[in-house]
This record gives sequence, structure tokens and C-alpha cells, in this order.
Amino acid sequence: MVPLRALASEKLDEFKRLARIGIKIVMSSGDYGSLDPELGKYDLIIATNEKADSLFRHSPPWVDRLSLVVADEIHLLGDPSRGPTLESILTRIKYLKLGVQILALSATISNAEEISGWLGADLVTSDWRPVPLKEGVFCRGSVTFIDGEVRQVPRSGSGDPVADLAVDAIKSGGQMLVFTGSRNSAVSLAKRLEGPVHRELSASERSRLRQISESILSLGERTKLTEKLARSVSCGVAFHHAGLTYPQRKAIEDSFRSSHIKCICATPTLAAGVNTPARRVLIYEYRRFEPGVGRVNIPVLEYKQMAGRAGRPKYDKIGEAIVFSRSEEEKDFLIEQYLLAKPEKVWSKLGVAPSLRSQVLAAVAMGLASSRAGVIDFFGESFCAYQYGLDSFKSSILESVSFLTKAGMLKEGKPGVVLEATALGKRVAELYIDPKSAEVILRALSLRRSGLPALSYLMLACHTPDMPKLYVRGKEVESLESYLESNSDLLLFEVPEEEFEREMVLSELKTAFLLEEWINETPEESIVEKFDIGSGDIYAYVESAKWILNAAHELARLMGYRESADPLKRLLIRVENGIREELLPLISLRGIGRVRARSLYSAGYRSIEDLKRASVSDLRRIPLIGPETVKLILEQIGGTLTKEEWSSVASGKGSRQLSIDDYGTR
DNA sequence: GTGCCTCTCATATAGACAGCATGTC
DNA sequence: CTATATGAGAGGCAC
Repeated sequence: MVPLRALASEKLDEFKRLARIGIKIVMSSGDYGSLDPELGKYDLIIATNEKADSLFRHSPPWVDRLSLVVADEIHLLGDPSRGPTLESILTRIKYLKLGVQILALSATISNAEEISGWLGADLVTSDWRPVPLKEGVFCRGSVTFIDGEVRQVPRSGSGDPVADLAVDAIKSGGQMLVFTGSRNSAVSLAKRLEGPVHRELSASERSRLRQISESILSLGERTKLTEKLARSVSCGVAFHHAGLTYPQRKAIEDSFRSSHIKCICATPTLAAGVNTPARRVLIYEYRRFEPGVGRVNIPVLEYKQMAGRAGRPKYDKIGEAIVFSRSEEEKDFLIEQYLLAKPEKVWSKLGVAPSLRSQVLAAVAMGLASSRAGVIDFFGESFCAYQYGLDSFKSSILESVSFLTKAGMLKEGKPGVVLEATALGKRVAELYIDPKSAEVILRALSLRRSGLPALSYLMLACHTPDMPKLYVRGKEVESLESYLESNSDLLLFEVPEEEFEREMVLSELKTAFLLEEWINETPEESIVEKFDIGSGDIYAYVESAKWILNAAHELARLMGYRESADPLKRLLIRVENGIREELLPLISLRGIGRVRARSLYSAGYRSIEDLKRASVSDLRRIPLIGPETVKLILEQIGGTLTKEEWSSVASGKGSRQLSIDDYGTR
């Protein structure tokens, strides 16, 4: 079990060598997976934590054949949003006494003993690193390492200390990875380094980088951010954050590993992600904004994760992690608080409401507990109970039970005695959404309203706690508020009285507007511009919306709310594809996605009926519709072809007049 | 009046997992 | 642990 999808595929690649000795390996994550029953055929399953949780919730037949569970990056236990998942899986394994060996791994943990105590595991520690690490602080032109060495950093002539550090690393054949506290600072720092880094490159490196830069531009739609990235890359520098699309990030990581890109300026995405080591790591900002708190110093644990990226196995004799300071006092502070400090203890976050209600439901739905006492007994095996004592969150557990009972997901036979999950509860546990989200959705759908616009459902989806929300700018508040006021009839929920929650609804509305633009086929570039986000963010919001809309559709079906089930299904398809209502009939055809559907539509084919009336040569003339696609279309609409038509379609010698190059997409 | 510099004030702020059923361009 | 870097706009000054 690993925390990221990218790590899962990285592990799959590593373990593939075992396939040669006949070991069968499979990877399973939300976006890439085999059918659950199939998994029993394999010797080794690599999964994300959440996927593993989800798999266990379906009680697959192969659970009792598990002999070893490996939990990678076990310090994630302390993450408020994702730790409880991992904790619950391990708690279940312990509670069921399956006799499974548990192997938990982490490079940055201070209370390892406590965790191994909870797991009933032996603690094995090691200081070994593939490449030794040297930690130091930069201050006014020199680096003070904690091993005593003080080193002057040669001036690069740019007058920029960060450039000095980068150029110094590059001159000796290394690379540098810079961690920053915000996206903007990653982008601007990369820009700052363009000139100095570019000067260090050979002619052949420059030309190779121009190619890479070109390929990054062609990776997706052209936006300002992409152009900035391409420009930086052509100089051997890149920035890296979640506003970039996945392919862009991958391209940068790969080009960095192949040493073409000399310097990456990144937000913490890269610290926890796939393996991208660099000879030198510079922690340029050790503070980060947190909503409601302001700027906070990052945890030592996070510093250690970033520092741990220093040193490429096989290439570097030593890795350097350097924290950037602006004054002597700051330097001393950093040495004390980070370099010489032990990572914080990992504290269980299972006791907090959102994750607890979800895990209480799962435990009952899986049949691990069948009474209030049983639920408490189950959580008695948790790390939370081990650490804080069961009494500390007993009342929270019971509150969750009450919430779930009231929401109709659990029911108690005799009051206080038998507890079981209702059909609804079981479905919610399987759909893997926050029970609170399910409650919000069900309350809205029980209004039994029909004829609602897409925006109503989008706003509902955005109103659930499972949906991430856009940040609302000060100057947008007024227009969002007035929209809300004059369109209150569209709402499927009450706008809360309380100030903070009211503001939250504005974020939800703004997020719903983003999704509305998406399904109205607004070009990516203008969405990005309008909402001041990156392309990568669009996909993140769309992914989440798909997720929650599917759950809403399933719930509508389960409850027999027919007036919502159909609109939700249609909306789901629109969100999945980013299409207007009018393309729905065409998109239902296999082989037709949003681009080809739009092409067919513009050519005058707006329904399956229209297509049935079309001749083969008519279809062949439509841009982006090739011989194979024509074949696919005809097979599906039950059109019949003459022998000549078949052969002309199959040989690809149609009367094709336009090619992809003649037409922009969208 | 114009151009340039400095000061003030408003503004925005990291990341990414999951269901289900099959293929985009 | 309710901050701070950034950038736009206002204001000041020399010409």
C-alpha cells in the first residue's frame, strides 16, 4: 500500500522484475485497476491506501490468503485527511487477527517505537542511505553544514544567491531541486534562474532543451502558464506544481532524471511524489500559508522529506540539503529547529469527525461490529486508542453512530443493542464517499424536484464536503452573493446563516460556475484565465465532480428518485466529457469522444437518426472521422454497407478531404 | 504635464485519494 | 501558529 497513484505505478515497474521468476503482480488504484475478483489470481497487489480500503470494504474472497501487508510511508498516519484510512485498514487487520504480517515503512518518523508497539511489530531501524546526506544552511554567500564545514559559494555574477547555488551545482555536473512555499514563488523563481542556468549550457544541451520545450507545448492546450513553463524549460529550468497537468509534470520529472533540466523549482508536490533525486536540494521557503492560521513553519517531518531528495544513487557521492536563510538569527534558528531537530511525533487523526463517521460506517457495513459496544471494541484496536486511550474518543464514536442512524445508514434493532448497516449505509460505504456528503445529497434529492438546470446539481455536488472548492477573491463576493440571492430557487439546500458557512457557499458557487464552463465547452485557456488557475486544477475539480455526481446518481437510483436519476446521469456524462447537452446522443457511440462528437455535430449530424441517413462518403468527409471510426459508427447504428463501401472503408481510401492539421480541435 | 521613483495598501496563498464500466484523439 | 511577498495604484518630486 502506497499513498500516491504515481508511487503505485513506480512500484509496479520496480517489482516487474519478479515476473520473470513467475510471480504475478498487479496494480490497483482508482484510475487504473483490474476487476476486483481478478485480484485473487495475483501473488502481489500494489494499491493506493484508499483503494486497499475500498477493496477490503467489498470483503473479497482473497483476504484470508493475505500473508503480508506492506504499508509504505507509514508517517501518513498523522495526516488529517488521509491518515485515518491507513489507520483503519491496519486496525481491521489487527482486529480480525488474520495472522497477517505487517511491515510498515518510513524514513522520517520519531515515534517509530510507539507505532511498532501498536502494530505488535518489531522495530528495525537503520541509518543507511543510498547516498550520504549533508545538511546545511545558506546565509550571505556561504553554506554552514552541520558536520562543521563552512563553504563559500562561488559567485555566478548574477548577484542572485539562488542562481549562485544553482550554477555551482551545475558546474560540478549536478542538478538542483528548489522547494518553495507557493506556486507563484515556484514560477517566479524558475524565471529568475533562466538566464544564469542557460549560460551554463552547452550548444547541444540547448538544442535538446528546445526540443523538450516544444514537446511540452504540444502536450495540451496552450495557456500562459504552459508558455512560461516552455520558456523556462528551454533554459534548462522548470517549475513544478499541481496547476500543471499530469503529463506536463511527468515530462519535467523525466527530463530532470535524464539530466536535461538542471533545476526544478517546486512546491511540496515533489517532496512526497515519485523519485526525483538531485545532488543539491535547496529549501528556499520553510513557511507555508495555512487557511485560518496564516503563515506557519513547515513540520520537521516535511523538511526531512524534502532534504531526503538530495543525492542521486549511482551519480552522486554525496547529497546536499541546504536551507536558505536571510539573516544570522534565522540561520541559527533553522539549524536548531530543522537540521538538528527530530521529526514531530506522528499523532493519530482518526478521532476527528469526518473520517470517524466514515470509518464507523465501514466497520459496521463490513460486519466487524454489530452493536455500539462492538464498534467501540473495534476502535479499541486503533492507533488512536493506543495513543490517546479509548475514552478520549468514545463519545465521538457514539456521536458518529447517532449521526449515521439518524441519516438512515445504520439501524438499531433493539435500542442500543443490535446495530447494522441499512442498504443505504452499505451503498454509501461502497461508494466511498463521506456519509455527510451522502446525507447532503439525499436531503436535496428527497425534495423530488424535477426540471432543474445542470447548475443546480453542480451546486449540490459542490456543497458536499467531498468536493474541493475554489478560493473566492474579495472583489467577487458581491456578484456571487447577488447571484445566490436572485437564484435561490435553483438551490437544493438551505444557505446557512452562519458567516463562515455562508462564505463557503460562495466558494461552492464559484466552483459550480467553473464546472458549468467546462460542460459548456468553454476553451480550457479561457477557463484558466477567468478563474486564475492552472489546467491541472481544472482536471482536479472535474475528477472530483465526476466522483460525487456518480455517487449522487447511484443514490438517486437506490432511493427511486427517478426525476433526479436521469438528469444526474446526463450531467455525469457531460462532466466526464466536457460537453454540452446537445452532444449527448453522439457521445454514446463507442469511438466518439468530445472532439469527434463536436465535429459530427458541426457537420450537421446531431442524432443517431441523422447518422443513419448519412452515406459512407458523407461521413468520410467529416474532419477527424477516419475509416476505422466510420466502421465503428456504422456497426453501432446498425447501418448496412454494400460490399464496395465496406472495402473502401476498410482500405482507408475514402474521399477524405480534410485532415487533422486543417482543423483546430474544439 | 510627464516620467520616474517611493510608499501604501489590497490581495492571495500546497497537495490529491476514491466508484464504475470501458476505450480518446 | 492570525504572516508576508507581491503587485497595483497613489503620491511626491524633478524636469
